[in-house]
Amino acid sequence: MLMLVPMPIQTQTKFWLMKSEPSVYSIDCLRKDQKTLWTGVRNYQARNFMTTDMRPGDQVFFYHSSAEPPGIAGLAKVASLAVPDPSAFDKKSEAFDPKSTKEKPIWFCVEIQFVKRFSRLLELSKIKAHKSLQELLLLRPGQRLSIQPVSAKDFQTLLELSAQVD
DNA sequence: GCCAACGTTGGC
DNA sequence: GCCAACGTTGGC
Repeated sequence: MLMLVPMPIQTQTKFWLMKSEPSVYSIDCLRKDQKTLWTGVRNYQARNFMTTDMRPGDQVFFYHSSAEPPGIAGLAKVASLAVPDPSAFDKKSEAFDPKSTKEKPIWFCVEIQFVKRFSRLLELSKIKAHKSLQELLLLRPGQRLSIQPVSAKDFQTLLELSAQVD
């Protein structure tokens, strides 16, 4: 029997984890700004997630890396499609890249909108201790990607964990 | 500060 | 296209 299944048209919200060092830009900075361009990503895989996979409305865990302790600090959402990263054009920026021009940009960024700050950090140690999260990219040894996809199931599990500490 | 695990660079 | 050297990330 031939089944005619309509092609899904980008209706599915996706889930992500985005790392930031709180000493540079924390969840509190995002709460104050409400929206920010996620500039400075200089890794092709992370860039490709932003340019090809992220859509407005996608949900984002805001992760504090190189922090004491590290962990998920809150929730954000994707607010725009990827646009050329202005910091790549800025000679005074640490993220300046002369190879990226306004005519032919190499680096892109999406806009991120604040959703909520967890009243308590969901610590990495808590995440590690959870048996059903062992597939999470964040827990893979040597996984340094600053933008990571999260499965719907893991997203739900992490939300529940955060509610427990909240 | 250490260091494992990566990604990038550049000589060949 | 290989691969050694180097730089970066990020938990510990």
